[in-house]
Amino acid sequence: MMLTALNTQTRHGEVCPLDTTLKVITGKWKSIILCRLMKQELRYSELLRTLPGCTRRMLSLQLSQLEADHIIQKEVDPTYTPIKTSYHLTELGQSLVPIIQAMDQWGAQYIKTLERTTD
Amino acid sequence: MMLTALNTQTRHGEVCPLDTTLKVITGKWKSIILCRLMKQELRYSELLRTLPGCTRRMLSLQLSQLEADHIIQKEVDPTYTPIKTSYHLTELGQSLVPIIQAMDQWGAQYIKTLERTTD
DNA sequence: CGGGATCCCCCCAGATACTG
DNA sequence: CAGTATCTGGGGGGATCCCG
Repeated sequence: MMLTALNTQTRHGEVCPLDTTLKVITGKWKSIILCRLMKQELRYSELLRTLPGCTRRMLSLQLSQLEADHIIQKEVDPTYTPIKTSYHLTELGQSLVPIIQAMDQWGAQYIKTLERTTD
Repeated sequence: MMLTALNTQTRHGEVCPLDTTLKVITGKWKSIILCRLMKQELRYSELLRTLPGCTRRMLSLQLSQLEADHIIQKEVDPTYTPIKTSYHLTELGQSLVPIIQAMDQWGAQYIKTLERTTD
């Protein structure tokens, strides 16, 4: 599994770490997956249940990309039957939490500001 | 011109300001446009010149979305001929700068970490 | 100079079925 | 339970042309 984030970091003809960060967290379900895993480790089916509208295919894709980028880690417990897999943030993923929280707060303030000015 | 950011904030069936923020800055050229405009006001053609690979169509699209979301402001100077337009960050756009810088720093650290661990 | 309109192609993601 | 394989369509974005 290749890293997905570093491949296109020079898309604009120059190194841009901001783009690397965006590539890591941008994806139809990545941000909300990260929100879930910030709070607790979760199993595949648990994640699926808390993501209404997300197909198994998409969940697999998003999870595998986050894992390839070393943001989350997958744990398979072979003692369970049927199989049990769970996902949790890596240390690198944990380091992203403050950024995510800052973006969440900015978004909330942004929404409030626009509600005042556009009504 | 409609806001682009607020329309899908409940995509997952719940309000998620993080997604609003991501929607504002995610786009094929938005992040690098913001990087440019953080430093100085620029004209359409100046922006285009510093974005190798970006077509005029895409530049127009990305700029109009950023403007619709009140992140940048467009200024048309009618005294010039031919027409002269320039773009600069709004106050709301300025408030995004610390987030962008934090994401840029995280990305740089991320790249360094992965270079150590994957080599 | 700073765009908009149109055509067209390719890729992303949904639907569905299959598997260890 | 936790995925993968295949098919298919709809939309994003490139190329091109037009306009005030």
